Amino acid sequence: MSPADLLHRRRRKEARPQELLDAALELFVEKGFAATRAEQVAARAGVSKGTLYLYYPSKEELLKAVIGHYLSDRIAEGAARAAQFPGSAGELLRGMLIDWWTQLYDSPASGVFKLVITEVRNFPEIADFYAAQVIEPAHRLVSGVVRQGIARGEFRAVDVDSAVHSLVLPLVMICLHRHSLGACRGDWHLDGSAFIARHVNLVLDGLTAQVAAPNPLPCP
Amino acid sequence: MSPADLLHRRRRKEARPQELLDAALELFVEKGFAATRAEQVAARAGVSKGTLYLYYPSKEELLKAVIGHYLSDRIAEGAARAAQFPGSAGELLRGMLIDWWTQLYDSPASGVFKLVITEVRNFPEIADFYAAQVIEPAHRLVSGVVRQGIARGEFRAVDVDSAVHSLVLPLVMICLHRHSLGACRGDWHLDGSAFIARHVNLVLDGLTAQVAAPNPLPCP
Amino acid sequence: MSPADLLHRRRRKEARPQELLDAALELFVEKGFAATRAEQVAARAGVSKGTLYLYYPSKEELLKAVIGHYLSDRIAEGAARAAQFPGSAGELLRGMLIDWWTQLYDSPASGVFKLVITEVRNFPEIADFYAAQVIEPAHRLVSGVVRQGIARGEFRAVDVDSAVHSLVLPLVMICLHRHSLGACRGDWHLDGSAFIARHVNLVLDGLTAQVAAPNPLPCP
Amino acid sequence: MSPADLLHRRRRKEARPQELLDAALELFVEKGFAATRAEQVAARAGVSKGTLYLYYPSKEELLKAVIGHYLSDRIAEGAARAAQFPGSAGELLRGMLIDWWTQLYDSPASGVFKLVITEVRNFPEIADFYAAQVIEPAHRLVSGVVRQGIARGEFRAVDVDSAVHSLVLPLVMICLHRHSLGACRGDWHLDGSAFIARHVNLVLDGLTAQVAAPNPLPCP
DNA sequence: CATGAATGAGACTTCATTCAT
DNA sequence: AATGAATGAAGTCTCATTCAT
Repeated sequence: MSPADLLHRRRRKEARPQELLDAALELFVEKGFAATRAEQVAARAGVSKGTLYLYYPSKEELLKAVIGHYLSDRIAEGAARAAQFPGSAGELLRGMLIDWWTQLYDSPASGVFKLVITEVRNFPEIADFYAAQVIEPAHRLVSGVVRQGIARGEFRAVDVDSAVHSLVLPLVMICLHRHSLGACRGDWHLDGSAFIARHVNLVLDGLTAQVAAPNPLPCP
Repeated sequence: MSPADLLHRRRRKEARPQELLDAALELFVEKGFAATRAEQVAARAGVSKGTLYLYYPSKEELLKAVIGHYLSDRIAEGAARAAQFPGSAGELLRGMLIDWWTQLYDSPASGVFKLVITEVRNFPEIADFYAAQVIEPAHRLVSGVVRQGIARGEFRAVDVDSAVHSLVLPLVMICLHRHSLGACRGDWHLDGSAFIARHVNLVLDGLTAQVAAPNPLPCP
Repeated sequence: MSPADLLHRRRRKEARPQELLDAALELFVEKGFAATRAEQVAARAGVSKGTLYLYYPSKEELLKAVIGHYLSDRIAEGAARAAQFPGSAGELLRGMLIDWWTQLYDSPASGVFKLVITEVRNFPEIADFYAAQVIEPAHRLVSGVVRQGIARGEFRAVDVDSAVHSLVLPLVMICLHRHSLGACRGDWHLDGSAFIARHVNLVLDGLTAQVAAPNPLPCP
Repeated sequence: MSPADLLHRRRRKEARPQELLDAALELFVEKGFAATRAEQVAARAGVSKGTLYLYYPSKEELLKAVIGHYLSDRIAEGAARAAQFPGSAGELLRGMLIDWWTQLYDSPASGVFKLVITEVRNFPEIADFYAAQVIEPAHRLVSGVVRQGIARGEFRAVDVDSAVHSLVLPLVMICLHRHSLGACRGDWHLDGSAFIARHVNLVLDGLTAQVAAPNPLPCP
């Protein structure tokens, strides 16, 4: 083994957990947890089967590590970013949502949504974790801004939870799509980044709208 | 085996495929295809392992039958129903989407979305089938109405495909949710039927809106 | 069901056991006992799976019936025919062997040899039966004639058992061949009937031979 | 698992394929391919079920490996040995056949004949392989010598192919016998090694013979 | 008698996990 | 720390046999 290799090996030792998580994310998202073989994960990370078990005690623990890992950072980062945005509720939402989701959509982490959707019923602990670490904070964040917009008269007095879902669910959905049908067939009529912006704008328009009478009466 | 069971043998012969499909849908949606054992499907349908293979030659064929079966009917039915709705594009969309999705959401067939999202990358034939039989017709149907609304001046001149996705993706997403997180934890802040109506209305408002000036001037 | 069919059915009822045996022989010889499915046998005999079990209580009993059936007749017939042949031991053997084996070689019964060779170790009862009903009588018959030929000075004083094997084993072997390699590839350089005659003549020549000196001296 | 066994792990790694082939040959010959369970083969080789599949991807591939393995060597070796024999065609054949077949008859490899006869119709690829690797070379070898003997006037002008079969088929047949009936019952009147020599001599006598007139006239 | 739906033991094969090296 | 040979539980699928019709 050449000195370069040894150096390489040393350098990579600390990177191993991350490399394994990356490999696992890709494969779990692509094939599902049950249909992914532990050896495949190891191989994609460039190590042997045995090494995987040095870092994670079982395939199931690896799954939980994957889900935990790719979410924790992003959420905090998202919340932090939100705090910095100035302006109206509409501007704030536009800024928050479009940036954050565009980045997420373009990163492998977007696969975590598919992973959670797919595996949560087989591993209920994931549910609690995901609800507490992802959904609750994110929902609190967005609904807070919507509520504020309503309080300020910027938005109509809609049902807040529904409005949040209207805003966010399509963004989750295109992440799922990217890793399922979108990965099989040329991404037929769905341009993720463009859609994110258009969608947020469309819903914000709905929230903001003074519903126009079909035949508006002229001011007397 | 009880005498009553035996009496039913003939009568149940024709019902078997449907019973097996129902059992398979439930289990595949709940646990995923790979994590569902063929014997479980048989047991839930009330037959033995061997009987399953009398009707479907392999677990994979069973999966394809499940996906094919629960989609074909609904789509045609949805299109037919759409043709009957009178009135404006907005009324038409409200009528089409709210009814159809509320029914689907409340039926086990809503699980097919999870199944497709989950398994399509492992069984690419599903992709072609699903795209051709479900997505294309449904998208054509909805986008036709939206385009018509724009042509009539009822809707603003938005990007049609994006608008359709804004309308439909959340409805798909709550079907997924119902069979993943929603099935684990008490359906925390998401009432499906209520959301469907509110969401469609919100987006239609966004489509219809005369964008109001942030600070409207009083009539002089 | 038409009257003709009913008549047909009646007429075939007595033929069933034979038809089942024929079908079973073909299939057992072709695929081997373990690799032949009971249903295939039934299908080839033109009856249903259940009917097979009306005539034979198990697949194994069917095998024994097949082996027993195709041997009993032929052997007796062969012995009877031998008794009629006149002439020298050489003529007798030629007559007996060539006729009998040519007929056997051309009939499906030739497959029984393959069947016995193949299955005897899994069903040892077959061994006793086959040894007693086939090998012993046949060997007795042929070795009797050879011994007689030696006694008369017609044959050299060779080892009788070996000579019998030299005469008979190739004939058995081409029956095996016919149902194994010979059935896969165009019967490459082996014409059964021609070989039988040539072989018997060649061995009889060996038995008869006055071993000639390589360079025979002329009579002085 | 005993410590001693563990010590052998590495050492046995390279021996595994051969051990598995040996076990498989024995069992396939004894019970037939279809009636042999993969686990039995593994057990006889002293490993677990899973280990078998580490070396051979399926039971069928194992069969092909068995057939390929035990034949390739012997044939080449036989041909090589033949080239060294001096003397007349008769001497050459006697030397070639008796030695080679006696050795083969006494080794487990003799079972391959039964295996091929038995399984060739279920796995037609075996036919091509066996014909090309075994039958063709062997037949070419023997028929070449016979033809040479005829050309030299040492043998009579018989049909060469038939003569080769008369020489060789009984030798194949006693190999089959050894692994079927001969394995069930005390080797009733058939001593392999003795027979091989006697048979070759008898047929060579037939080939060499100046056919004596039935009633030879005395030299005056 | 004849049928064929149903059964379930059993075979092949996979793969998560272990552990000597 | 890293490897990969080995294991055996578990899953898919087959098929001999039964039995109500």
